[in-house]
Amino acid sequence: MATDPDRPGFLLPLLLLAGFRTLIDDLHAELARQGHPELRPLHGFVLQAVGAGGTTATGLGQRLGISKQAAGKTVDRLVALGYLERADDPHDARRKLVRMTPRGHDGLHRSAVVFDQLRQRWADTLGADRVAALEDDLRAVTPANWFRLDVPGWFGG
Amino acid sequence: MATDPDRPGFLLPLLLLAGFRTLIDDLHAELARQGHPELRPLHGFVLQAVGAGGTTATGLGQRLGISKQAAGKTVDRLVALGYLERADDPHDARRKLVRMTPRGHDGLHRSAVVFDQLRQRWADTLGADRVAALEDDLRAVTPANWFRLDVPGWFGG
DNA sequence: TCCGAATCGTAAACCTGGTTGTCGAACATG
DNA sequence: CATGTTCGACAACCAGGTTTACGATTCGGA
Repeated sequence: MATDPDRPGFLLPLLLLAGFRTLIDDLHAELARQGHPELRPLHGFVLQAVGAGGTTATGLGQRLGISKQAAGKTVDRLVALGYLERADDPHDARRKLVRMTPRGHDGLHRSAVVFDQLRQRWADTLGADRVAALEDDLRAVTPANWFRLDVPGWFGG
Repeated sequence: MATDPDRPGFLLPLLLLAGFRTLIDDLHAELARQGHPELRPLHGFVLQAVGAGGTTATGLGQRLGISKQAAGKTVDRLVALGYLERADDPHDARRKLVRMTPRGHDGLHRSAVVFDQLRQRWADTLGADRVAALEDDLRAVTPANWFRLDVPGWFGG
């Protein structure tokens, strides 16, 4: 099968990146409007990964697929911003539990609402079936472990 | 229209990011195999933006949507790696032309080939029509200026 | 023609989000 | 009880971006 010169391969990653950044930028702008101007684009995913039950820096790193040191630094920033808090683990003095503060819960909840609204906006433009197809297709070509689906907590845990 | 709890909105950006990073990681791995191990994921886009005719740091920044300083630093690195070279503009002593070296051309060409192959792989899995639909849909929901389409050189210039 | 304004490249300082290496403290196990 | 592993933290570093500033050069209008 010949390569279509009208659809060079590098368009695909560019469009994926553009779609991602469009969503993130829109989310960011809306969250700033709703009282969370200091919430950086990636912080929502971090809060998502911390989850309602809390976690540790090492566990967070595993869920996000980054080193525990990087996770720890991100936790530092979110603690400074008031979205997370650290607490000692009574059963293991080495561990420090990382939990969301009320402000963290608020930010995460608002993120989820805004993301749903943005997805709805796409569905209004494209049709709900095409958005769903887009999700299904991306899932099909993406390694399953990309989201650490094996780790409970990411989705409807 | 109610929000489908099985398709939370935050899945969409996550899947877009996963798709992007999957493509970039695969490209990167293949380029390393083909003699360009030091080519970082974003460098391909930079070479693409420099184009066959060359450009300047400021022009590059405009095409990439970043500051001229950031563009200049990226050029520094690619010059150090042997992909780009700087030359004086005979008509304007302020400007420094940025051009691809033969190695730069080679890297860019191989990037394009690999991206085409990766797109073909997606088409084998999903069907060519769904890949095309994916591209069309993303184009429809992405601000047109995201790619600096107004600036000649990005596409088939 | 000359002088002020705009442009180009570069530098410095800083931020975010990562990395690797190291290390002490605390746990787990033979 | 000695050894090995795990956890969190610290340091040094890197890539990629920002804003601010500035010297050199070019442009354009009085």
